[in-house]
Amino acid sequence: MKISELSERSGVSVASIKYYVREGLLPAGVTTAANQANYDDHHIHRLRLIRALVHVGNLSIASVKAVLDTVDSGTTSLHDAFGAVMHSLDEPAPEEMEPDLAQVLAEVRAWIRKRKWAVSPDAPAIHLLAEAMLILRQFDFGLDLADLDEIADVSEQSAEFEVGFAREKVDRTAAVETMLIGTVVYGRALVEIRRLALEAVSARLDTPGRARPKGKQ
Amino acid sequence: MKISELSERSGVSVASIKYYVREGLLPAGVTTAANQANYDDHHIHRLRLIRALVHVGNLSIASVKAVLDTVDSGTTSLHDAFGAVMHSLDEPAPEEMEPDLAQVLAEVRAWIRKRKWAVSPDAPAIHLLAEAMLILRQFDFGLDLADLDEIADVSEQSAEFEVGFAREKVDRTAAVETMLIGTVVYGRALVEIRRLALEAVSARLDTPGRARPKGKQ
DNA sequence: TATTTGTGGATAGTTCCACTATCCACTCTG
DNA sequence: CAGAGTGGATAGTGGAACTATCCACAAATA
Repeated sequence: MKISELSERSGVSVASIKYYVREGLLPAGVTTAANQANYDDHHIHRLRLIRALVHVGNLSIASVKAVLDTVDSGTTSLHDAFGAVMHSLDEPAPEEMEPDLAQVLAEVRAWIRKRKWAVSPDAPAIHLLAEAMLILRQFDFGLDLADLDEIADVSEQSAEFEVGFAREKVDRTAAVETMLIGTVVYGRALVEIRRLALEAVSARLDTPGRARPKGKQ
Repeated sequence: MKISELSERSGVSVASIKYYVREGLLPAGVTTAANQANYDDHHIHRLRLIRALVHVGNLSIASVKAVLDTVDSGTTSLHDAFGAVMHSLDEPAPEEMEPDLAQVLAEVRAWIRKRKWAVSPDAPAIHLLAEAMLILRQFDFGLDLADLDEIADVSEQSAEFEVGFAREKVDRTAAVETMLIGTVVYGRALVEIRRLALEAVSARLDTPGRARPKGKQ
């Protein structure tokens, strides 16, 4: 398949494809002559993945490159690959930090320990969670980490299903890729469902006794 | 308080504060002379909100402006204000769309109807959810909307709590603001918890029988 | 065979965004 | 009264994600 066909079938402009190749996100086609190369379904698949990460996951090109490098490198254990992918999704946290944040960070770490969650100590998610918690406190959300246990239980259950689903895949690359788009795209779907729920509940509480008498269903 | 003090106390540079004022995100101080103005705690609060939306919520300055304009405008019902805020968080969807997406979009709308969720038909979340679902299908996640009902139930419950919490606030601005940072910042916290759960579960499944005696494989 | 169209690779340009820096006439502080 | 700080205006910066142009050449079409 020529580059123009790849462009048409993937919906990505030729210029952008060339750009992705340049940046190392997409492997070059197999060159058959000085100015001729062949692309295949592999490239379409990869382009789909790139677009999903960039446009649904809001990842930067640099992050996508980091993530894809991790996917492609045959890291020893499947879990190491998952972990590496997770960590590539966000920039590592800066060294210096306010004392307030340091305090919340310590609480988050303790909470994770208490839950017996074996996560890498430098997972970006830890810092990002601490930052979010700090802001919530500044805005008087009386919310401590114990309140999150219920949510964590639910997350854990669904994660169990999700990780299991990914591990069923035949080869390691497919498994890691599944985990990746699960994290990013399925995660996005969950966020949007939450927003819809918020709007729906807000509507219901504003017009009481209309759509639903009380309770459920 | 002078602008330099506002800068120090908020951790935002003087230049950035001026920029936010210019862009209409932050009200100007009360001018006491040609080149003198007073700022107060209100400004600190607003700056905190702006930083949270920009750096935790990844909103653009333009989106933040739209959201804050909505917060400040005394829209009639509380729910209308919530809705407007929700819709300001994302750009409206483009007109044209692929047939595949249109199909999924219709399914999503039907699902929302079936759940009796009263959401505005042009809520950006609907489109974003449809886009995410489409990509999940392209990557062979055998996932139809019925599978999401359980998650939607959980979301609904937690939304009930959250909306209730916001509506308890004394004045309308505080209520809308609470809803806003709940959506953005608390939402972010949930995402990070999910990521931690994924990593933890992946670790557990890779070292069976170590942390927990559940013993698969 | 001749001509148009498309190609891969390189390089330069564009647009947008979130700031940042500079300037100025002025005023508050020491 | 000197020097630092101020509000307001305007211009500049650096990064990101493309986009456009150029070239010698190959492929498809006439």
